[in-house]
Parts: sequence; C-alpha cells; structure tokens
Amino acid sequence: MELRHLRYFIAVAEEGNFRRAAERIGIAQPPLSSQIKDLEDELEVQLFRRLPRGAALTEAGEAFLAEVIVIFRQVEFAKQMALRGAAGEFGRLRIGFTGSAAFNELVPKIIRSFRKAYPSVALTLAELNTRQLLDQIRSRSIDAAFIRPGPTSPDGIKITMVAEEPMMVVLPTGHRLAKEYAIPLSSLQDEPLVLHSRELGPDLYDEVIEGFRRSGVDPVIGQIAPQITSIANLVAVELGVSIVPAPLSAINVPGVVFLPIIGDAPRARLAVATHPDDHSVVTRNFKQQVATNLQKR
Amino acid sequence: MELRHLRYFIAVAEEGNFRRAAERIGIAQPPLSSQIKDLEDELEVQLFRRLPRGAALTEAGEAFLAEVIVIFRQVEFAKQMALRGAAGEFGRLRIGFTGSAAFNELVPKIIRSFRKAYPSVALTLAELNTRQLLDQIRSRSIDAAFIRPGPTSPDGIKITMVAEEPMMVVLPTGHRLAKEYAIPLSSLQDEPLVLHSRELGPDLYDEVIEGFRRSGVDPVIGQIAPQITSIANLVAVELGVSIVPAPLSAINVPGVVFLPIIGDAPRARLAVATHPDDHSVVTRNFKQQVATNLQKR
DNA sequence: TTATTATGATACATTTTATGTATCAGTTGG
DNA sequence: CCAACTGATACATAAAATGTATCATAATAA
Repeated sequence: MELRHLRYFIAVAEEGNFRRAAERIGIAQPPLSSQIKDLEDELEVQLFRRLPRGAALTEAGEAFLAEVIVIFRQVEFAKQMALRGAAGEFGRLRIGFTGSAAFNELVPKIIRSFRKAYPSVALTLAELNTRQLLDQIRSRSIDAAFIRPGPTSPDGIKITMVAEEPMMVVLPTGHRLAKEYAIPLSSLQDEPLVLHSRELGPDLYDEVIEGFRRSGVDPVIGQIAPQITSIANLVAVELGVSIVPAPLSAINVPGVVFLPIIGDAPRARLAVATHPDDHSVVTRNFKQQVATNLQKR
Repeated sequence: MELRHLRYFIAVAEEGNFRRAAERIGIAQPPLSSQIKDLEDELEVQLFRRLPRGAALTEAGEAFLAEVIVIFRQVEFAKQMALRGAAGEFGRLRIGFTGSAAFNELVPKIIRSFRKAYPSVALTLAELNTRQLLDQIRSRSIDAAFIRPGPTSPDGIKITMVAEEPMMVVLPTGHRLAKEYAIPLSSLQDEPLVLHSRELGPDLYDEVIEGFRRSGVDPVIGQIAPQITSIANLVAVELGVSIVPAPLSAINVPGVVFLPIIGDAPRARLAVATHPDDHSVVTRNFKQQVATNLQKR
C-alpha cells in the first residue's frame, strides 16, 4: 500500500464516480480502477459497491475513509514537525556555567530569552567548575557553557566572547584600607591572598596572579577557596584579601567591602564555550541568542 | 511522497546506516540513497547527517521520525477499521415496528441481542403503522420493520417470518360471556366489533374479518380504533367486542377480559420487512440476529 | 420496445520510475 | 601508508504505473 492508493481512494469516495475521480487526479480511468482494485485486494475488503450509476462506499469503505483522512492529516503534521525540527524548535540544550559567571546579568538574560524564543527545547542547567565544563563540552555531555576563559582558546573548544568585567578588591571591613573609595593593587603588597584553586579555573587564576605582578606585587596565597563565590566569605573571616569580578560584589556578605581598583587592573572575561563540531541547530540558535543579547546592549 | 519513502526513512533511522538499512529492506544501497534524497528534496529539509561512519538523524529527522511512526500506526488502524466496517460493526440501523408487534417478546429480545452483538451500531427505533413502515422501507428511510403481514409478500418488500400468534377475544367484564374460559367466534354473532382502520394494517384487518366469516359470523364494525393497542380500551367502555393477538393481553386494561378462541381462529403473523436491494452488512447482521433468536426458541 | 448514454472492467502498449550494477570519493583505523 | 567502510554518482535494467482502445452492463430517452 502506498499513499497514492489512499489519495485515489479518497478521490473516488468523494466523487462517487471513477471517471470523474480519474479526471480530478489527472490520470485515465482504467489505471484508477486498477489501483483501487489493488488496494481492495491488499485489504481483502471491498471498499466500493460498483453501481450502474457510479460507485458508492461500502461500510468497510466508510470506516476506512474516516481513518485515511486522519493519515493525511498526520502526514502533513509530520512535514510541519520536520520543518520545525530543522528550525531548532525541539530537542534539548544542556547549558553549564561556572559559579562566578552566573553573577553577570547577561547569563540569566540570555537563558531567559532563549527559553522564550524556543519554549519546546528542554533546557538543562548545571553549575560546574571551568575544568569540568570544558571536559563535558569535549565529551559532548553539555552543549554550551558560560566560562571565564584565558586569552587563548582552549584546545578543541570554540569560544565566543560575551563580556569583560572589571575586577574589584575584597577586603574585610576591619582592614586598614576598607574605608577608601578605590585602591591600587600595589597597596596590597605582602597581604595574604584568598584565591580559588588553579585547577578549577586556571585562566582567571593566571589573570589575577599576572595582574598583581604587573602592579609590582608578588602575590602570596594565604588561603585556597573551594570556589570563587566563597572567596568573599573567607575574606570576611580575615583569612586574607582578594580580587573578584565586579558582578560578584552583588553577593551580600557581611564583614567585607568591595573596592574598585585604581590603575592597571586584571579584567575577567566571560565567554560561551561550545564544541567546534556541534552542528546542532539548537546550539546554533543558542549562540544566535547570545549574539542578539550582546547587540542589544 | 509515498509510504515507501517513509518505510525507508524509518529503516535508515533505525539502522543508522544506509547499507544495513538497504539490506534490511531488501534492496541495494544506491536506490535507497536515491529515495531518501527524494524525500529530503520534497520536504526541503535534511533528515540525515551523512557521517563517514554511517548516518545520523538531524533534529528535523528526529522530529519527523516521531510523527512518521504515528502515520504507520494510523495506517494499521485504518486497515483494522475497514475490516471491522466490513463485519458490520459500525454504521446505523433504523428499525420500525407496529404498536402491536412490540408486544411479542421476540421483538425486544432480538433488538437487545443485536445491541449486545454490535454495540457500535447506532440504533433508531420508530413506532409507525404498517402502511407507513412499508413506505419507509421502500424509500429506504428505515432499514427493517416488525410488521404484521398478510399471506402474500407486499410489493418490493422482503419478508422474513418471525412468529405466528393465536388471537384472543376481548370482552368487557360485564359481558354475558366474560365468565367463560374460552369461546368460539360463532358465539359473537351480531356483537358490534371494535377494530383498527383497514388503512393502518390491511393484512391483520382482513385476517380478522376472514376469520369471523369462516366461523359463520358476518362481522359488524361498531367502532374504528385509532390503533390496535387501543382496542382493549374501547372494549372496556363497552363500545363492542374484538379479537387481538394473544401477546396484547399483557396490557393491563381494567374492565376487559381476554379469552382463548375455541376452534378455527384467525392467527396473527409477525415478520421482519426489509428492502430487497439492501446489501448493507448491518442489515444482514440484523437479519442474522433474527434468525438466531428464532432457532434458540 | 429500441437506441443512446454512462458506467466500470479488461487487454495490451507505453512511459515512468524504482531498482541493480559498477564505481567513485571521503574518512577511519591499523 | 593501505585496507576497510561509508554514502554518492552514472548508467543499465526491471517493474509498475499509466494510457489507449474496447467491452459488458444498466439506466434513460425516444
């Protein structure tokens, strides 16, 4: 059975006449009779009563017609769904982000706008450290990640820059400089530094260390933070001082102050990482959404 | 697009490999590639990503596949419905009956058993007089009717005998013979007769008149009853006497008694009338159900 | 009644189209 | 680098749909 048989069946059913149906289809009458016969043979059921004045549906034909109409509706629907699938309306998108990236307002903004544009895409969000994010991008366990990259793209990863944030000094409120409006990094000479493990985010780590060196400070690590977002808490209990991307000052941590940096200061980059071989339309749409949100700024 | 394209599409989707899919279908690989290409051209969407190690569904392909599977389920369902339609499971059956016929227990019994056997058939029941029933059978406004036929089949009507009922005398309780157990028709000489209009049911009418004549009684019509079922009520108010098919004695009419007839008595026939050109399976099934109920007796 | 018209079915020729064969180009893995 | 496997291409072949001519039947008109 082919759709052709069903198209012809509908034509005969609607016209009630083989000749007119054949004309409507655009073929001669004999092949139409032949095709209908083939259909009836396959179903082992007579679909039409051949009358001297045309052809009328049998009960079997009536019952069949109702369902055949559904078949064609479903065929049209399948076509539509293919097009919508091609447009990236379905599927899933697994997004990862580092804890510190989430504080940039662009991150939730981009995710919200994507959800709105593609409500049928199943979104997964996971907070991981940069190393894990890159590994999962490489193994295609996640599709895109907001990370803090270094100046060079990691191997086998495609980077799209999103934002560059100034960094701010974090001091305990009791610190001698806590009352200043802004300070240069050079004023933190010999202060023990609270910093996240280099393993978790090597690029931002290096950026910070390099920043201090540029200002003539030889940084001394006083305490390793389990993650960037907990740096402020460690500073609050006076385990040292630190610098963090500006958006992190939004965390309300009692016992610390955030101060702008005067002069040459390290900057924190925020980027979206994807797999270079990911040709998925969903991922492409996500990157498109990222670009749109950058333009609107 | 033909179902063939969709069958091939499913094979490639499931195998993830054109060669294996072709083998499974039972054709060579090149025509399979060609057919898939045709499908993609028609949809104007790429369904597979051709990889050096096989073929993977695109998002469009994924979305399409889900709906194509539904198409084939629907095709199977349509086939099933055609078969069930051929078995007379669907459609409608318009049954008519005369008021007096409904009193024979076989009538509700047959209708009940048909309903049970073919619950999806839409049943219509209409009570009409014999003349109207026959007209509606001829014009195919109803499919079958329980009527009281004469000895010969009416023109253009197919008759199937169902039952032959004895007739009983109906007397007002105050009648001189009301206390008897059974009487001959001849004892009703000169009694005014209550009878339905000949127009409404000529066959039973003639049967009654003829029955009286055979017993040597020249019947005198005292009152025309609007329908057979109201004869007893007219007898109750002493407008005359009558005879009715035995099952009608089941009506509880105060003021009348029903007595068996001694000797040669008219008999009331009960039959199913159908159109001779009605080849509908539903009607056929109904007649089959009638036959089954007769055998069980 | 007879002639005419309209119906779907049949027989066979023709065209279209799906399929088969041979081969190619690209990628992967040893 | 070579061998193996992938899908694509070119062209020949076979199958199947379609077209043409005609028939048998039944309803309708003369």
